[in-house]
Amino acid sequence: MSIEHAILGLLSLSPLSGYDIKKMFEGSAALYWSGNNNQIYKTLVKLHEQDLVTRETQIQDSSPAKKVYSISEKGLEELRRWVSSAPEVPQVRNSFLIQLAWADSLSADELDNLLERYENELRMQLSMLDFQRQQRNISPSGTARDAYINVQAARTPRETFLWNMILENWSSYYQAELDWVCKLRAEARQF
Amino acid sequence: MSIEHAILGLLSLSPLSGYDIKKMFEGSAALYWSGNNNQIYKTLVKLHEQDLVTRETQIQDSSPAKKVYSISEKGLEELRRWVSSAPEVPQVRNSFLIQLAWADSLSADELDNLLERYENELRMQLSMLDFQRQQRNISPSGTARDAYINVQAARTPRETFLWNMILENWSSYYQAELDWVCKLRAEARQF
DNA sequence: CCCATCATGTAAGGCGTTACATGATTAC
DNA sequence: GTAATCATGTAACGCCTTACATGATGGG
Repeated sequence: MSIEHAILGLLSLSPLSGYDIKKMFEGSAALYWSGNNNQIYKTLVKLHEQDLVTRETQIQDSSPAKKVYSISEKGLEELRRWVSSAPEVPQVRNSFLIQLAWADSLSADELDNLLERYENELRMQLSMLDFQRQQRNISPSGTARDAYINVQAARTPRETFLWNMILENWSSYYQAELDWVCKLRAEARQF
Repeated sequence: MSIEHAILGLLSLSPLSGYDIKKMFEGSAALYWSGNNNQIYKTLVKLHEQDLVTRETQIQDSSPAKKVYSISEKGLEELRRWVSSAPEVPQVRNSFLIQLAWADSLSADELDNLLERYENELRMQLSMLDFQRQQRNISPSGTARDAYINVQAARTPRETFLWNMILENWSSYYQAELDWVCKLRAEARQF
């Protein structure tokens, strides 16, 4: 559930600053938090207090000083513990389905318009996901920023496999949703 | 997004008390809020203040008095407006995928065990959903409590169709997730 | 000159959950 | 007598978001 473990996971690949982590959250659909400062910086302070991470301040010329966090041995243990803890079922919040439940008050044209807009939204999400996916497979690996995002940065063949399956899970979800709405649209014309 | 519109939708079918609404939230996966008192009673007060609903206190013998809310003309307008407003893409919060991203630290057996537990969770969700589905199609319609939940309470053929498509959306999601994890489990054994 | 990027943080507020509080009736 | 159901509400807290605040550098 918690953002702590997501951050510990990122830090298990390489040391990162709060700013780095923020960028990663923003760029990844799987890390579903919005990449807001408040939670990230507070969580880092909390993790540091619990000795799950270590902190080092790096002074740079020509850009502001940054605090670089690394995962500690204790942090790695906590991450391992969490990874094998009981999985939860996904929480899906699909407000569109609630909209649709009361959509019988719309005319045929209005309903089709609503379905079309949902279809377009889904297509946009899918193409964004494909774009991210390509970037990950092409871009030269290495920098801290790419850590989570780049499949080629995986440390073992099994990790590559797992990361690809995660990406597949996302795109197949959007694809299934798209198929569903297309079918719905086609059949709704009969009424 | 908001719980206000979900409640307005329920009230568009029939007048309901806060308690009725609470039960409906608890029994429905589509209404993804947890059916907690705090939000429901506060939202009803808010809706009443905005004249989107009317309130009537019914004194009953052999059970406590209840406040029955009905949707107003203004409420119906607001519901119609919201129903045709821009749809949002679903928000999926799948913490299991984040767990899996760092699961390469587990042994083959531990990983398989984790996947198995996720598979079992999904199977349980699916059978709960099927159970609800059967109840809806069999149970005699009519009472306020069944309003949202009972497909047979739909007012038009098109509404029946929409409600069935909503149910199909949910079960096909869990089914796809189950297929995915089975495939993952089979292929993970190669490592 | 203005805007984007790098970099860290705070403030305010809404959303959502669990737990608490009360009190009557009905079923086992 | 103990638990569940009906029925309404409050308190405390955590999660999460938007917006605000600061300040340097580099590009168009």
